[in-house]
Amino acid sequence: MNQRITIEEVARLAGVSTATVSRVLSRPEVVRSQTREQVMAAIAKLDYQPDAAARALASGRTHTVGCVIPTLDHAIFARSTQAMQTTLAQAGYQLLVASHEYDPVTEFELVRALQQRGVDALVLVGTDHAPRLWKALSAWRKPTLLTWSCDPRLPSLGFDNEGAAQMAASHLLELGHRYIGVISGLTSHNDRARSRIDGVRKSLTQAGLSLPPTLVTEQAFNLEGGRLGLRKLMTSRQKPSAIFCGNDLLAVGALLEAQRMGLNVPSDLSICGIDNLEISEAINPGLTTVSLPTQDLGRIAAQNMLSAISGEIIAAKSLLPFELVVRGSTGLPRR
Amino acid sequence: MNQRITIEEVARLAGVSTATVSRVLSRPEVVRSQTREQVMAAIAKLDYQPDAAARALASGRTHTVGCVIPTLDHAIFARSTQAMQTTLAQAGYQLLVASHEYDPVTEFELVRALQQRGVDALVLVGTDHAPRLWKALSAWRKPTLLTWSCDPRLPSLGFDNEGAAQMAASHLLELGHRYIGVISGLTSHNDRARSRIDGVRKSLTQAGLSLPPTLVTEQAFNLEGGRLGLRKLMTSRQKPSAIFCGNDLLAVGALLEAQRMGLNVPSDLSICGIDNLEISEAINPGLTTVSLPTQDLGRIAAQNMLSAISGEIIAAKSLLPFELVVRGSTGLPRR
DNA sequence: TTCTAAAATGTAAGCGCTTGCATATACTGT
DNA sequence: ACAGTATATGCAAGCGCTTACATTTTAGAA
Repeated sequence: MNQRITIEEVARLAGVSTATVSRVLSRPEVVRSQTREQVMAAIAKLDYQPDAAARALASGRTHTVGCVIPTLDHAIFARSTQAMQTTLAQAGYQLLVASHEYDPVTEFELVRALQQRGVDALVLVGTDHAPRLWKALSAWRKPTLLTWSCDPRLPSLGFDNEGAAQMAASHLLELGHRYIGVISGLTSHNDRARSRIDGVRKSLTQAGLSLPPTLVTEQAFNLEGGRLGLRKLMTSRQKPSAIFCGNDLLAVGALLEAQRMGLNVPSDLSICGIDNLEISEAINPGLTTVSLPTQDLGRIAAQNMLSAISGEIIAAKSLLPFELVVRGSTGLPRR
Repeated sequence: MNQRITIEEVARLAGVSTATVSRVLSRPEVVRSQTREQVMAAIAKLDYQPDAAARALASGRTHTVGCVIPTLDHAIFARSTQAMQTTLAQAGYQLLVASHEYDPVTEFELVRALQQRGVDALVLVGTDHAPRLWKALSAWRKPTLLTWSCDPRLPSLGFDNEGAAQMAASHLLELGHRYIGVISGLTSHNDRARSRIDGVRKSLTQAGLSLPPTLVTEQAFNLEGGRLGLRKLMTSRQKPSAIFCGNDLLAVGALLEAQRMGLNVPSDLSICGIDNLEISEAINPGLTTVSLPTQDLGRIAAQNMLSAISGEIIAAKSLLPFELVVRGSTGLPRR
């Protein structure tokens, strides 16, 4: 960096030592107020900006939290990430986001890259990670948090994904549906998707029903996936009267495709999802879904990491609440 | 960082000096292959991870690009940001994303924070920035890029937002619409939104028509904004037969709300937007829109910055192409 | 006023790496 | 075999800051 202003010049102008300037920056309360003001005046006058790399090297702290998510291009991660970002920024921390597009090798590399960058804490999504990633995490001596789902190996802040799916499935069962199809996201490297299928299966079993493989399809996590999934399920011999989707993106895709096929939702087909995105409410009919407080997830994750960085012990596991939001996309099955 | 492995230990194990290890890391081609392999073996054996802060301090380069966007919680920025991220990652660079929620003060602070962190380049969105931000940018000696729209003050990579809006408006005019409403995003601190309104106005003027204030409404950039905007416009004395929306989120919101009001799209009301999101194609009827190559925007922005970092001169201004995508949401006006 | 403890400030040794320059080693042509 | 040159490596001085520890100043008590 070209003739950058250094702490030394500030010290000279303020007539103090560099140590004092440094203290004004990081622990202003230990500096006499008169001195502090001289220093701050010098900082302002020179428009001094401390060099983060030098601070990091000398102090071992970067004031940065790393976050590795499957993808940015998905409303739901965007929302929680946004909340994390905002919360951290308020505390003077910066969020370093990286996404791996559901590829565990990339995920591992990203974690390593963030560790090299010296992030003060790390936030990951889910519990499906490569073994060497778990190893890299446990060798690391800084706060780490799993989000969205929980695992005993690390502090976690998540949802009971299985429970959420059960809640949705029970709703469909209570309406009287007996043939329930499932459009899931891709389950490989995605424990949330698997848990949600498990939840549906559990509910069905409890009701004395089963979930035949022909009524389950795995699709990419986007609208197109929902549309493909719907077409697939509607060609099966025993057509479902209701469909549970692993998330709202899939559900909205399925709903729109059903309408294109001339089906009436919900009288011909009930559809429900999980997430409660903005579109879920706006679409016609409104999508019945399980609402997850993703914004809270992001905010609390950030707060947890800030606490952990300052040495506090954080909860090993905490689950966020969720609730069923019944809208127009689910109804009684045609008899 | 606890007893972290340092370059010194690697050097000792490999039987070379730290300088050689450093060279293996940054310019392997200048090291004899035999030596290089010894060093790499030592690195692998010790699982050595270089300290990014130390590298940054010593070299003045962080291998990080900063990006300041209005919000992450918006499909369209997510997509371009994602593309930047991926492109940079392939080159061993990391993207540091920050969002300011359309607040110019926050934006300024974020830029400063990124500059302190020593990012090697900076990518901003749009041309509406606080004066002191422009100052901070010009005092900075590293590559900077404006995206989405262009400004002579800095290298820019964007769209002709006015032209895109004109393209959409012309389409509506050609269909025979004479009363065209506009649902715009909030225009303060948002040159894109303003340019798009200007584009519509220009088209109307060329056709001998005008855009009365009662047919323009500004709304937040989300589905809800589109819905509110539609309701507002449909209560005006002279109801529009077509509506141009500043982006697809607003357009989808407007479309869904129109349907809720019992209007048939397009026979009662034509709607078109700008962006071409995934939902625009999936919704019924499909949304007529101007498709913007946002993914290309992100990718090319990243490539530009990588070139600029390595000393190449980049184009002062380049515009990305766009095209009208006509779907079912626009049609002839009712006569 | 003098002594003592507490508070404020200064001194200087690193943090882990890069890189210009010096030195050593490996090639080339004769 | 022997310069002479090109290539490979080592040496050591920082990069800009933080922070123990030492020193000085201030405040409080006697």
